[in-house]
Amino acid sequence: MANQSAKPSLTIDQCGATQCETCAVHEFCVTSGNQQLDAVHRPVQRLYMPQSTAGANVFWAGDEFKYLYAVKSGCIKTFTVDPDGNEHVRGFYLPGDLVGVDAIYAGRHPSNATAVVPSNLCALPYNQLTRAAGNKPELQMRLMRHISQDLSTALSLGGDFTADQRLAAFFLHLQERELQRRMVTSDRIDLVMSRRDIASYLRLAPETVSRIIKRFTNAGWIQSKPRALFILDHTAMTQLAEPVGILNHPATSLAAAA
Amino acid sequence: MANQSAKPSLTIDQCGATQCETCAVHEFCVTSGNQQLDAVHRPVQRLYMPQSTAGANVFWAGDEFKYLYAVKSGCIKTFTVDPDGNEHVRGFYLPGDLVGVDAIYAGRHPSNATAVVPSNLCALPYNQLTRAAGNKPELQMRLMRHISQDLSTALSLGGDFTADQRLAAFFLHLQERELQRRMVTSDRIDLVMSRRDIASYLRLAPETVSRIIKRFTNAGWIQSKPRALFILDHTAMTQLAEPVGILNHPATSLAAAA
DNA sequence: CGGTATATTGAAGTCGGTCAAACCCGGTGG
DNA sequence: CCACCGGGTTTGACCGACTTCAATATACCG
Repeated sequence: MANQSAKPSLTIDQCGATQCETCAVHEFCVTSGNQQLDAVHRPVQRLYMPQSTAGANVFWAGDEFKYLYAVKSGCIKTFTVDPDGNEHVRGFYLPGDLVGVDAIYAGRHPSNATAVVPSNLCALPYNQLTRAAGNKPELQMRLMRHISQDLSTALSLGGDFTADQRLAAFFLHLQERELQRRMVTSDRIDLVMSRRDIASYLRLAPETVSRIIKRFTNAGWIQSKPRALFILDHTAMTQLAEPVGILNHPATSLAAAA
Repeated sequence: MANQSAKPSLTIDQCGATQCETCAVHEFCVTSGNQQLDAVHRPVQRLYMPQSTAGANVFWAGDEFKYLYAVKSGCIKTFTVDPDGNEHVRGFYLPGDLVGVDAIYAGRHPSNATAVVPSNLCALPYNQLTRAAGNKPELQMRLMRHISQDLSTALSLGGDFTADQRLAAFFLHLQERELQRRMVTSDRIDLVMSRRDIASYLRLAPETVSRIIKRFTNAGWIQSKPRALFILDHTAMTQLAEPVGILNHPATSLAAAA
């Protein structure tokens, strides 16, 4: 299923210092932030990865851990392939996200990472990153928060919830992340990843995802377009997703009464 | 189910500087390590928590995030309670582990934490920890690794595997963690947590856990004692757990041929 | 010893998976 | 321009892993 030789892997080049200032996710990158710490001095060397085609590989499971990858555009998925050849999607990474943090522990990447759609990445040398973090509490804080956020997400979606709950939570979580990045609110969610990948991520069959989307649509909660999705009844969706505990704005919080 | 007033919460006192040197998990604590960095200077104030009774609470979901808690002895479980009152166990923390890292992101604890058995903890003020980490690459590295390990575990066990695979992986992962702490190998696994908690953690019904344990026993792979478990056929168990990808020593790696 | 919580065992039910066929849709080439 | 592909997606019928419910057995603790 995951044929290594079939997919092109990405090359890494040192990136001109000017690139960061014009980066679309500059404000949200681990290495920068509001304080523009990096405008005067840039301790972290950024390695630019040329726009990847969909399906291009970032790293393989087992690869030595050297870089964290900041997503500038597109979408990266990480996944494992078990001995039976089944693919298990472990995460989707969107602009502003950091790919590869689960490799810090073992020093090797536990999963593969490939581009879901054409994407742009920055490779951040981990040793430089940690060294720089020593001087810059802001950077350290951001790094920690990124990892912690990944953990929160994994723990939430990894829980024992119904297929409906997980899918609703997934959609709203996507929306929420998009909303944090672009400061504008929208009911449109871009679904760049395939149904199969979504299904795998939520440990469902693709057929189940289809059926649930249909049910949500019939209920008037969402509207489904080829590679997008519109939230029509935000309240209903949020109430469904609430138990998963992945959302920051738990809607009309009923639990507030407690 | 989770009645706050029923459970005693824990008090925190500043701990004498001498306590750490005699701590059973000193070598494995985030704040220390082989290099005995802290022997001369101890920038992180440790707050000692008196031995907790089983069921005692460490923090509640929604609490402000101030401390990370290093487990000295016993076992801590973290869990959420959804609107329907269902408990979802999100993690078990054993001596040497760090409780509360999933709170870094939001600044509030997303889950509750209570002692499964009488336990000893150190409360580590997070702001002091990060400040200290700035000067001490070793500390920073350990902190990162701890969080990354949590993430790896969550992603692995959160995947789409059969009940048998997850349970086998859970047992072997427990054994492996115990093995890393005490440097001695043993086929005995202490199961301090209840079947219900194990089931919840693995998103199974307690009955299913019972049945699988029986099946493993009948197959001659394990032997089950009241609060312990013996691995009889390590190879069989490892092969079963392998796809989960949580184990560091993937046994007689068949995949190595690839 | 009771008395209660936990763990096991059995029977019946269900959510989601599997299998197979139809559909859709962008791409290719005649 | 349209026929033809080939993938992803959808839909339906059936199936099975795990759950639920209920009863029994065992461990725990004063």
